[in-house]
Amino acid sequence: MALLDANEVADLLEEIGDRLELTGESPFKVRAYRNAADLLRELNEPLAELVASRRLMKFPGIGEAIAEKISSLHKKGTHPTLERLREEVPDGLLDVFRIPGLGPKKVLQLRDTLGIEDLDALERAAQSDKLVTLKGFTAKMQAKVLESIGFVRASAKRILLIEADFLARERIHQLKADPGCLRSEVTGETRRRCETVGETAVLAEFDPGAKLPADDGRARVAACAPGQFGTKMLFETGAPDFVEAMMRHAEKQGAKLTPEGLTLKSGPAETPTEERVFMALGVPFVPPELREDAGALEQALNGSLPDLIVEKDVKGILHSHTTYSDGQASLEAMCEAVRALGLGYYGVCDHSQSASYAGGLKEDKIKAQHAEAEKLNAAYEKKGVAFRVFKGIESDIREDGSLDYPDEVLKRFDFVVASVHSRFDLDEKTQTSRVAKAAQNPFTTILGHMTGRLLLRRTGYKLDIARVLEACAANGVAVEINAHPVRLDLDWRWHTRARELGCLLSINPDAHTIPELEHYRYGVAVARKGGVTAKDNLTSLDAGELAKHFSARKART
DNA sequence: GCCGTTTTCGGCCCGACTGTTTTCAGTCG
Repeated sequence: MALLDANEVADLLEEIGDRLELTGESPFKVRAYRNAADLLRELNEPLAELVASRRLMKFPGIGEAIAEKISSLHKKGTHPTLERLREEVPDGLLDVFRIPGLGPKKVLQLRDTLGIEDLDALERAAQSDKLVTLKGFTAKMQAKVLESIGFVRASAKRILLIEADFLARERIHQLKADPGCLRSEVTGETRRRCETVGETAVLAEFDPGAKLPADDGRARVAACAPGQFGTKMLFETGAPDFVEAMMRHAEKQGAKLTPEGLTLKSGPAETPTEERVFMALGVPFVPPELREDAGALEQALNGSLPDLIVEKDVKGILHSHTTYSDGQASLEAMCEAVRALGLGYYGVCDHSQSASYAGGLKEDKIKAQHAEAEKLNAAYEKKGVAFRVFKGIESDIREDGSLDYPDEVLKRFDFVVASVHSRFDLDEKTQTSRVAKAAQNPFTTILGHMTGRLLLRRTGYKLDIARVLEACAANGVAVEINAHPVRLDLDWRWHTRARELGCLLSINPDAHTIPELEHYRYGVAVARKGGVTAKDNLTSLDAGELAKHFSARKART
């Protein structure tokens, strides 16, 4: 058994936590496992070293029991406690637990009274009106459960892009050590940067006669012979509609495009790379992110492919949290981490006062944070460091659409990200008016994670997105592309519409830790899918241009 | 399960919302 890394161990700790909760264990014990899992994910040194040097217990939140479990999970891939819990708590019950509105108590109640241990049983019970017979269940909840089952079922078959990246990287790492493997690259939805991935896949070119690697059950390896890499890459990357369009285009030219190779009228073409396939067919290279359907090929052929944003176009970080609210690193540490990424500014953006669960900022903390920000700016200037801290806030949008502070407090910020964190259950019309009203507020600079979706966990609230985009455009409010891998919200399918309406977008990581700052790259990935160019993105402005943008916005208030 | 001590137990983030709850438990962010 290969040694498990920190992320894999974190997943297993999470699993222990979930299963423990479904045995009715103390919520605090459950939280201890989840906290330990979170901590492992933010580690910035290899887990192997921590285990070897027995330093795990140095971390707050990891005691003797969890340290022992981490060691065992790391070395053996399992632990007796996990094995016992897997016997005790059926997998199906974990699926039931994922239905929004069903917490541990209700899941156990369903099992104990109706014998429900999986989604199928839950669906049957809901369809035959059994849930409403239970204490604490209503017709409304039953309907909501039925509505969610399909979403949870579909989610179970997919993983987040960031997880697929991890699996693919690991597989490629293994393949590099394989002497028969000449080269390997990620393909499929992962290469197209889809926000969730059904199948993680890698293409590997092997020496003829080389022994092919065994399946690891996590990332599929497609093997090809030398010379086929270019065409095989195209077919493995998909999407099917795009590939079909390419085949038809080839046919029109009297050529034949198959996974095994490209044959032109003049004979077989050498296609060692995908670029050569495009070239041989006279098609400008289509970035994988755009290959969702035939439309991208049309754009390529008529020369209208967008000049997609790249990671280097992002010049700084806006919307990210610190220890002033629910972030894990201090303001200064975040600034230094952003500088280390080669970026030019940090727009601190902690939660506002209503977000008490997240330690939202009361006025005294705002003052303290602003004093520290100004001190940092003065110190950077004195040292001749080209770096700037902007004073922002992530203001809750209250139920009536107003922001979370009076105007005289709001005007002290350089910028305001307005986001919904409560009352997800409003009907579409009410929710739309609420969010649109926030967009009309002259203090709002950016509209944060517009739909509130959490990928594979929760659909967004009901919202007329087009109407909200119109409100943003009319008021010069930038629309966030929240780059957190679990959000990626606004969805890339709306980016074109947003740009057509005249909205500026803003790629923001919403980081709560130092490693999460780099999530802005996921924002760039989906922005590319959405056809976004550098000039469409607020954070492509440098610090000076951004300061001007903020001043211009504030002049409206 | 972790932690801190006024140290070996008792608290652990907390406020809002929902429902059938007539005073609170469950869920969520």
